[in-house]
Amino acid sequence: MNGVGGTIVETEAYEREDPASHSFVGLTERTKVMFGPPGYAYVYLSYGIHSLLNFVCEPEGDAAAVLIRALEPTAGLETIRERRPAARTDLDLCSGPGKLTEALGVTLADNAARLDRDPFQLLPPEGDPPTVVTSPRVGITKAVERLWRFSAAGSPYVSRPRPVSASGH
DNA sequence: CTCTCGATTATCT
DNA sequence: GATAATCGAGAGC
Repeated sequence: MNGVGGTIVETEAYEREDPASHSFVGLTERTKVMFGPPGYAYVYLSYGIHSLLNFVCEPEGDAAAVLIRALEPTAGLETIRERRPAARTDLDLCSGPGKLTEALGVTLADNAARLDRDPFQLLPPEGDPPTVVTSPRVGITKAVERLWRFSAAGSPYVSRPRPVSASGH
């Protein structure tokens, strides 16, 4: 978006019956976007510091969304590096939900924005990740056991702050 | 109206 | 490895 972008390499799923999802508590001012039609962005502020980007999914009214956790930057690298001075390597530019939004310039102002209009531009995958790995979700305090974290196998851009695992030991 | 917590990250020991 | 930073939403009074 806005000249910067990349390939999504890691996501996490959240739906209404998921205790870890914001939509679990029901329709509220903050989550109403998730209860709306799919194809919209649900952005919210986490820990008062980071904006997290979600894509609202079908069916409408199910309050399901996909959290975009990691991105392989392919466009606007220069801009992204400027926005993320803390990143030591290019791999750190978007290797996390908070980092990703900062890199792309996504803010709360983009909440409820269409994904096929304005600053956003959602494109079909180029070659499609050969393998998708499912693993426990990260950073949540409920329903941690659900394997709803999907990441592209082999991509060095996936986030992996805490996960003890996924690869082994 | 006030208080607590959170789908995180950067920085220090 | 542990901890602080920081603000909006939800729940309680």
